[in-house]
Amino acid sequence: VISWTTMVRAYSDHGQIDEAIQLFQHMPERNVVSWNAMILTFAQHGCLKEALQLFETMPARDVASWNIILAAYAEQGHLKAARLLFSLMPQRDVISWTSMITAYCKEGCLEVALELFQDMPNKDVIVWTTMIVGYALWGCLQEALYFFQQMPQRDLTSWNAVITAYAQHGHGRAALKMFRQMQLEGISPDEISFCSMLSACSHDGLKNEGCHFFTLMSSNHSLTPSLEHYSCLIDLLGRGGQVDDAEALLNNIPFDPD
RNA sequence: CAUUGGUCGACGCC
Repeated sequence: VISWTTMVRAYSDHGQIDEAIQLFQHMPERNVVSWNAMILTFAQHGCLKEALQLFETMPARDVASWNIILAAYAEQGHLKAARLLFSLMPQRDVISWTSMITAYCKEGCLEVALELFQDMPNKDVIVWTTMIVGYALWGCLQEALYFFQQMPQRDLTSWNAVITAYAQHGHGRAALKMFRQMQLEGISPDEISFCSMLSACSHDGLKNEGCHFFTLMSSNHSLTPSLEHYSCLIDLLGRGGQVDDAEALLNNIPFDPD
């Protein structure tokens, strides 16, 4: 049953929803995980009705089943329905709370998100990061930073979230500071961190720093610059008047540029 | 190591 369920997800991940359905219908036995996988498949392809129908007809539901259907409604902007599911579910775990909070954040209902956050038991690093991102999304950098400072521990994703928040709002210098601080606290940047740093430099016209980061990522962190990194740097160089260098870099991309 | 929650670019157009 595990293999069959894996196959259902594999087809789903490759956009082969019909094959996923066929497989699900023909698998010799199903357990709650298989049902959940199928519900998720429908949800990810925008088939909310089918997802809900499966959810209602499945023989037994666990908290993951509820979470999947809740997130499906939440992500499509059906906040009321999501909230109803949230209140109806027999028990809620951190995932249920976080999905609900994420939904309110994305819709700009920060007060409601905050209320839920305050009521939430057992807050983990993920929901703290969700709050950072949610507030930053609506330009509330101050509050976002407050969550960042208050959270009991920070991981790479939380650091990336604040760095990105600064980068996206044109605070290149602040992003740079965070980037350094992150490493002082023993966390190594990944491709996403560098992406944000390059974009921060790009927005602030920090040409030298941008080149520096681009070099640094392969030389000191064994990371391979992707198309995104190249695009940022090319843009930065081009806008900085170094059109020839930008073009040279473009011609040096070791894979097919878009 | 079967299913559910948090972070990522640029440009152009509207």
